[in-house]
Amino acid sequence: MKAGRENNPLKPTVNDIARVARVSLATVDRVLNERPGVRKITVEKVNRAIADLGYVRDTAAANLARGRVYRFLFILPATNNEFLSLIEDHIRDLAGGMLRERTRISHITVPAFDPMALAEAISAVDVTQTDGVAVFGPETPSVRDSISTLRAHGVSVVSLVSDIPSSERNTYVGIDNIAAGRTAAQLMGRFLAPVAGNVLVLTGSMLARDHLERRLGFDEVMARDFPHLNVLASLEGRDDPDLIERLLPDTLAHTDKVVGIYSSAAGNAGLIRHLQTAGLDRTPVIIAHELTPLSRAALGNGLFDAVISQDAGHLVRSAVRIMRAVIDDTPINPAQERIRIDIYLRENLPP
Amino acid sequence: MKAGRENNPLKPTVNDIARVARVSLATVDRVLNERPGVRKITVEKVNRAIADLGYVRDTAAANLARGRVYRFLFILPATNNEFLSLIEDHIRDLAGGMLRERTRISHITVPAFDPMALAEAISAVDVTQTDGVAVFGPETPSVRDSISTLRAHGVSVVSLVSDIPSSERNTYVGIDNIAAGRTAAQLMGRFLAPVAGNVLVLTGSMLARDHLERRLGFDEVMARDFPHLNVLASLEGRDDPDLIERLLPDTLAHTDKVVGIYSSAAGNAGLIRHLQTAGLDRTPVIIAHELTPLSRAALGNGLFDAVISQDAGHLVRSAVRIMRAVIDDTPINPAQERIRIDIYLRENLPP
DNA sequence: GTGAAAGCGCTAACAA
DNA sequence: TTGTTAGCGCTTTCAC
Repeated sequence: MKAGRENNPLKPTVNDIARVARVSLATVDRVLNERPGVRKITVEKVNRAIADLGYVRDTAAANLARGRVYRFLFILPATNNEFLSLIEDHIRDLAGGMLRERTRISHITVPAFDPMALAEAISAVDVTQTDGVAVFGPETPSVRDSISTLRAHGVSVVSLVSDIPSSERNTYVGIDNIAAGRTAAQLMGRFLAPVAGNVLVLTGSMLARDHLERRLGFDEVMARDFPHLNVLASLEGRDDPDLIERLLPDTLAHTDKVVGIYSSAAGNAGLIRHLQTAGLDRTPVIIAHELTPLSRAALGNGLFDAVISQDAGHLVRSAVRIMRAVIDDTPINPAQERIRIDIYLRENLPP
Repeated sequence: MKAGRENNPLKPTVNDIARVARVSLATVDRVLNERPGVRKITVEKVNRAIADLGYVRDTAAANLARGRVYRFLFILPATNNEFLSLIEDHIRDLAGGMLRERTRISHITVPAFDPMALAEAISAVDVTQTDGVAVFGPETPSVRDSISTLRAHGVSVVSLVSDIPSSERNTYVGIDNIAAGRTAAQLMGRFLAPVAGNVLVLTGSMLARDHLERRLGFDEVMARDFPHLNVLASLEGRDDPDLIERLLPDTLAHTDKVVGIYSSAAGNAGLIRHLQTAGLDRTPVIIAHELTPLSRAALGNGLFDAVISQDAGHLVRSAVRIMRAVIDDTPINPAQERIRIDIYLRENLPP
């Protein structure tokens, strides 16, 4: 394409600052990076020049000079479900493209809902070879402590999908799960319209903060806005499709008038398989989580009425951007990093 | 934060290629940039080295050396509505941050729904000072032609919010508006549940492709899935709150049993003002477009039942990323650039 | 046709 | 405490 070289009012560079402040490049660099060993008076001189010239640092040039390489690690639960596969796919995809931006991304998995295994994995991270870690897992004291250690060694940490607010993680990357549960409840109530009856909630594990939060939000709105609907105790599926498929028949057999099902965690495959083989007398309104090939198909053929989702690609990209920003001590754009609570109906499925 | 300098299997550079191919840096550069004046046999030698080493070019370094500056222009309709304000805000925000990435972003406005004015504005673009243009406006032959001229001069062009597929624009950045209309219809139908009656559609202009597409999708799903609801002819509000407020009373007075309103374009302020002052005997289900302070409030107090939206920040960022990718002839990530059809209910409003 | 060398904006040894 | 200098990966004169 076209040319487009510099021409306009030139952007000031470190050289300009050095000239104006009557110091050397090295000193400018020290001030810019807040390195010690510069007299206060000199710092002020330089800062004044920076302000006067309206200098903005060229990060690309800085990174080039530094020879900086970012090394990030994702630690994910080893569950056999589509959402995790999606996340792993996106990590692999992004890893390929980010190489050209001097960023190496890898991931490991640890047994799901196993705080000790997770804590050990976090503790086992080689802090000399890792700049940032993204953790998707339960919130327990051991996990919290291992995160503290990581942070103490200068590794940036983000919690992914399920927050660990009690820890010293730098940020949480994921949706507001209470709001997600509330959203599910609102859809459930409105779609059910005047119908009354029981609503079954499938959850993953009581250990998972995201699952608990969804349930919390769901119950709250159901109780407030739709008192004619009765929400049953949760069925814990541990995000495992096979387990869910085994548990469901019994539960459904012992409950009458199930007019709605809120599948609030992963493992939709089990729910779908059960519904397709067993069949129910009358199809309940079903709201599920996470847009995956299976839930997509279920939405398409009318088995699911709505899917609440979070964009796996966005999660991964956001985690990486944030880990980088933390390390570089560079500002982040909150609007860009906010993970939205996506609602998918049959008609707004992405191509 | 921590160190993190290079250490692992080094990424090959132009120097490595030069060494392996036994040529000079300049020759490697000529081949890399497909510049003429290199013997075929030499080109092959270099390309083999590139392939053997698995070389990937460091764009940041390349741009630094080139002194490249990207200059982008947004051309927007001059309408007095919140959605446009949002877009302008995001352009300003992004412009600030992108300066450090050698990217200058500006924007101008032209009279809305005025194809000639738009075509003139596009033709008036200084192609020697502009690398990319994002156009938000109607699709007409004159607009199409002016876009062709721009492209012929090596300027990359994206259509924004409303596509101009007949033109030679490089890409469209925005939602699938047919799908958006279908989504609105599905929500309308399900929220109205067993109720029958008339549904009023507020649109912007017959000139606007996005508005036409939304109407198309809406009608299709309403007719197919909710035949007990009768969709009325569109009311053209030209995205102008004041005009909408003036037109509404008459229309509503002459139609009975309006059980739903689909506000498919911009200018919600007018609709809201009318409803709040006039008040209706029974509140219809209202589905509107674009999440803005006003529609947000309307969702919060129950006036609106759902809002279909597209993220203005995402639109702007995506347009810029794509214009850059086109100029650099660099790949884009379709998943990241896809603008989602967001559905907002009272419960999933962003903070 | 090809190469040597300077330089983009910034950082980091090493000297002074 | 401050400055000199080389160099990151790539492009670009200007010679040969």
